[in-house]
Amino acid sequence: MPRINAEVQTPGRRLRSEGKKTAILDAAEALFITEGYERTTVDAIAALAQVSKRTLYNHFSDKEIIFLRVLSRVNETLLSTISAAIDEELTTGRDLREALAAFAHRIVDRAFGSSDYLTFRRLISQQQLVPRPPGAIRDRPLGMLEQRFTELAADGSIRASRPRLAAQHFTALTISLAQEALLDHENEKDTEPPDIDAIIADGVDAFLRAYR
Amino acid sequence: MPRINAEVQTPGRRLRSEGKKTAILDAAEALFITEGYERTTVDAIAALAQVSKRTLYNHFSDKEIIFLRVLSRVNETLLSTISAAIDEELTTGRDLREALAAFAHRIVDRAFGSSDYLTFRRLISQQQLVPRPPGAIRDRPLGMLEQRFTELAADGSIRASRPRLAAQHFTALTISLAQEALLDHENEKDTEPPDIDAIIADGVDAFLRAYR
DNA sequence: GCAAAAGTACACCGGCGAGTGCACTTTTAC
DNA sequence: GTAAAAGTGCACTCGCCGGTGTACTTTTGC
Repeated sequence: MPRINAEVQTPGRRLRSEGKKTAILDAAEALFITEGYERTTVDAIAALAQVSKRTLYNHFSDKEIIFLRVLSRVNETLLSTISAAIDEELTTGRDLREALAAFAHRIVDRAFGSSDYLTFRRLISQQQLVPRPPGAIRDRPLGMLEQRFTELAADGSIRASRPRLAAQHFTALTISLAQEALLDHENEKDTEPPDIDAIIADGVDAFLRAYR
Repeated sequence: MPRINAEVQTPGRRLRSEGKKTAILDAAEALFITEGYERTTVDAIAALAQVSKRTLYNHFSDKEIIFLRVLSRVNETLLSTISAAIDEELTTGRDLREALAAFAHRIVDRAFGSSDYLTFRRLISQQQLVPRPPGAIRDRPLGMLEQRFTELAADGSIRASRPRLAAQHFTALTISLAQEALLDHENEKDTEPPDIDAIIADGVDAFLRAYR
């Protein structure tokens, strides 16, 4: 009789190996985000992943590859976070102000502390020489939001002759400002934490004044 | 008969030394901005400044000190840039839309390519451990803009019960978006350069819809 | 002119970190 | 049980870079 959930107790060669691999990427991601690329040593990654340095090098040819893999992973989760938030928060038939605020809040929450957008930006702007991750990364999330805004404009919820612009302005007024505030607070711990709800509410407010 | 402009031809000990010092800081600034702190070697700074490494170390105790000095210099020029732009562009009795656009444009121009705001942000976000430059840096520019917006609100040019918020929103809609576009373009050279005028015009447009 | 200040050239040290080689143990598959 | 796959521990190389020591030349003040 086959064991249920066999891969948890005895992962199998493949799964076990894959587990180490993601452990390494997890560790690397955490360190890259907090320390930056240069300050992160391969030994530190291995130690945090609870893996020998040699194993690490059996999985990844060099440090740079690890960085790129982390980058694309973060990018993927970012995309799905945004996609889900759009689908689940920006539903029609809901109070628009409320929906927009909930959407922005969700992005900010998910995108900070764990990984995602801001950290992603921080990471790529650190690296100048390294082979860039395949382009159009920054473009995609905006495109998804643009699509939804087009629908909102069509049913008269907002007035936006250029939905892409509206999406950009919305993001700038809410998500970007909130993230900026969080980042500032992180840089100077002594100040009290920013009121994300207020920032977003104000941003949505201004957006709605401009776009309907 | 005393020589005119003596400090140019024969700088004098003090001035000559000071000249080398700023040459070093200039070189360091350029390299820190393009390469980041870690990737910038002290030898490279000395070479670019056309100064021997030993001279460099006669002026600055270590690399970190150089970084901090660069930071405070950049911060100073940033502040004066903004202050001047406010005074000279955001004058009363000028078409508001035009004034706002000119102001934003000036900041974006000055703040990119040479040094200033964006690069400053990039620099501090690279460094985590290094002793932070004295706080309230990010705060100041906003404060100056807030003050002007208070005046604009007082004379009825804009409707803003909270001028600081208006200043933040204005910045987000114009300057931040423009800088973001420039940064993106730098990261991916293949795309065509962003139309800064258009971005700013659209931002001012949205701002005015929301704030008057 | 001359002494001192400023700058230079260059060799050098010490540490650190990326990546490797290798002999060894553990785990998995059958 | 056994062989191979996966992982480990550790010592090692090698290049890079921050920082120093020193003997030397250039510039400046007077």
